[in-house]
Amino acid sequence: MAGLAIGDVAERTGLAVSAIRFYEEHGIVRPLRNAGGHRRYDRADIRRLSFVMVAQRLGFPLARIAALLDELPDNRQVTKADWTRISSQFREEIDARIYALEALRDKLDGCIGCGCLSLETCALHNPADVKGQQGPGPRELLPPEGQLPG
Amino acid sequence: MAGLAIGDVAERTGLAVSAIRFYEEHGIVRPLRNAGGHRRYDRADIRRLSFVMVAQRLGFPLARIAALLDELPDNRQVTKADWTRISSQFREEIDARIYALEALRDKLDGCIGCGCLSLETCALHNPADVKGQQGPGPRELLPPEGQLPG
DNA sequence: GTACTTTCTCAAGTGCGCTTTAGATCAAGT
DNA sequence: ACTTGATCTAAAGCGCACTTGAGAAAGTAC
Repeated sequence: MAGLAIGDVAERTGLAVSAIRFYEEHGIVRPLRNAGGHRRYDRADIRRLSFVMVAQRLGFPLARIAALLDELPDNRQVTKADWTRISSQFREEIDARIYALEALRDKLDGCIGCGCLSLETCALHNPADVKGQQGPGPRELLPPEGQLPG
Repeated sequence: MAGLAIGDVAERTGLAVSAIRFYEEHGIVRPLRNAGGHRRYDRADIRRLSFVMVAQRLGFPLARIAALLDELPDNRQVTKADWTRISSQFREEIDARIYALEALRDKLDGCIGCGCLSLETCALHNPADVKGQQGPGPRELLPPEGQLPG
């Protein structure tokens, strides 16, 4: 038989079969079908699914992930350079998150020193006290989650 | 009038009125009622809501946040030491996330060098290729999201 | 060829975190 | 007093990321 069955892919990736079908609905993979109508996957599909798993841990919404994957050539014969390109976007995203968390930690350090979380002047919740400038929730310490720079 | 109306709290915190009521259903705040049945909030409630906003940005699920807040004395007259205690739990959580992201970044650096995201031997998606050990998705690089240490 | 497992499709359900809608009541300004 | 705006409750809806269920067809092992 040519290609892997969905169960094999599930086993290799650790995803549930239902999740893999769900991802297909969202254009993340486009497996071929065999004579009986069963999906057949190749190695490129496993790569795409692995990519999804990594990206999701970074907090990217599925739609964004699908968009990133759409930038890949033809779904088949993706080059090393293609992956490298989107990998480095990941790198930037991770750096941004680390930076944001460090900023949050620094503010929190000040707060721990002064019991500050209980004061309205605290830098940690103060941004929110400047009157819901841009919708619910403070927005400056962590990025809007899932927006890739560029 | 004694206490703030829900709209005032919304304005001061940046939360939607509906969100504040929703949080009440989940035991995060327990405002008093005036003669006409309208909610009346005090400063302690604003602190609790600010806490929720900070904690949510850290990815804590609401249920966990509510549990943390339940550890506070009586909802009224919370001491500086109380906030300090849970603030330092935050600090630990943030440190853990930074550490996890740095580990992820290091692995990704290797991957960018070798176009590795496209190889099944890649450290980044390999954990998933060790056969769905513990449910869907790789679990080692980032913490299970929202579990406080201790 | 029979039994068992896997896969198929399609629809509906789940959990989280809220928002929206509807109709009624309360509060505040003039 | 009257009007306008805020708040009330209860129920339903939403977006995301899936899972579950039902019934049928396909694959595989003996």
